Amino acid sequence: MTPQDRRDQLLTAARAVFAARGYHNAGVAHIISEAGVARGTFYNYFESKRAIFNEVLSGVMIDLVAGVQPIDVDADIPRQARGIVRAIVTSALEPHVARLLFAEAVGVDEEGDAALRQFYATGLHRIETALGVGQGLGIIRRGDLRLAARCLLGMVKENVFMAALLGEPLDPDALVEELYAFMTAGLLQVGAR
Amino acid sequence: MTPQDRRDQLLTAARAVFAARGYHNAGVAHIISEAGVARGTFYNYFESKRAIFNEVLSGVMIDLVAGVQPIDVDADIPRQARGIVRAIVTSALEPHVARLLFAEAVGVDEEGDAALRQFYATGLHRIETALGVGQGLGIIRRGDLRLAARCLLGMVKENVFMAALLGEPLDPDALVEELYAFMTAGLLQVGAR
DNA sequence: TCCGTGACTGACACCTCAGTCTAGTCGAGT
DNA sequence: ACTCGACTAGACTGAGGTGTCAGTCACGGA
Repeated sequence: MTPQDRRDQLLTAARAVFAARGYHNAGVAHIISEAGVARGTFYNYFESKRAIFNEVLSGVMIDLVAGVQPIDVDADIPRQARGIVRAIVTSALEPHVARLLFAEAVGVDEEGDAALRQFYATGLHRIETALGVGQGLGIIRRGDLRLAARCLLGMVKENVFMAALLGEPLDPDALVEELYAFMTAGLLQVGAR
Repeated sequence: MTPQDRRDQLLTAARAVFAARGYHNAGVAHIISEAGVARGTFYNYFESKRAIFNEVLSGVMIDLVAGVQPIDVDADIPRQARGIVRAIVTSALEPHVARLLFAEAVGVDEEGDAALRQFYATGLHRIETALGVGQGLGIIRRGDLRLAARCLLGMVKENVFMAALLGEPLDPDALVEELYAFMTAGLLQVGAR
């Protein structure tokens, strides 16, 4: 087994353990037992528990962002929007992701919080930019884009988070449809405003 | 100082400490130092660190739910909806609440998770019921109410959470307006579906 | 066959922290 | 002056967990 394989093996084990138990309730003991490796070996590959958690987390973040492609304004925009939402939803539904990112990552330490802020900042900035483009094209209504971007993110996060918390399955297609309906029509139909 | 006052004093201190440091990084030492009370006194009033955390948390939950009134279908519904949203937003913006409820409360232990599930379940059920009533009246479009309720909750949570994470101020009125616009019009205006 | 090398092992030193416990202080009531 | 109960200060215990280090072991080359 090459050193790289070992690293990957430990990272995989750690991801599973952190997702199942959370950062604080997971010990190095759990990780090495999951990986079938001795304590010393762990510290040959990672400086500390926090170090491996950081790597796990950035891996999760990369996976999550991977599905988000910039929008091509000349192609079918609604279709692309659906595609992006579906990509985010499906990768966030990966059993590890939701809990790690939405709950465990917060407040581990200052450095971790900074990484988290960075992650959300870039993600939200992308959404905001996409909305801005849409506004320029006249297909997105006027309004505070920063807030709107957070609303969008929140709708996705909450549904994924609830599914994770309740341990119940979530149909990505149904969620995508609901989100899409929300985006196109809102909820209220008459007497509004 | 009456026993009740002491309890309240400890609860207040604990709320501040847990909100500032998170559950795992807060120690009983922090709480008693914040309250200006000796260690033994703490254990005269609370069985354990977890016990006081549970009380803090349920207090937060109660505060949050307090502003949510059932909707009177004969009165101005949009106005009531705004009122409810504003109530939730403002109490969630209380510095303690966001972090405690959205991050720290998850995964402390099984019992805590159960309480959290219960809390979200009742909250979401209320929203869902309200939406169902609206659907009956024909002012809420058709769709999966369960998902829609979570979307609404998520929009609020995400904005409050981000404001807390970034430490930036959040104008409740602006958020209420944005949410309301979202509910009435969505985001996309043309070429949808 | 015998090293040299480096990955791997696991016992353990060490720390943190929740919760217990004791000795002593303080003030109010009698 | 005495009692009594709440409070303080802080030492202590034990559980639980991180990170270390001296030593084992497998393997490839001389």
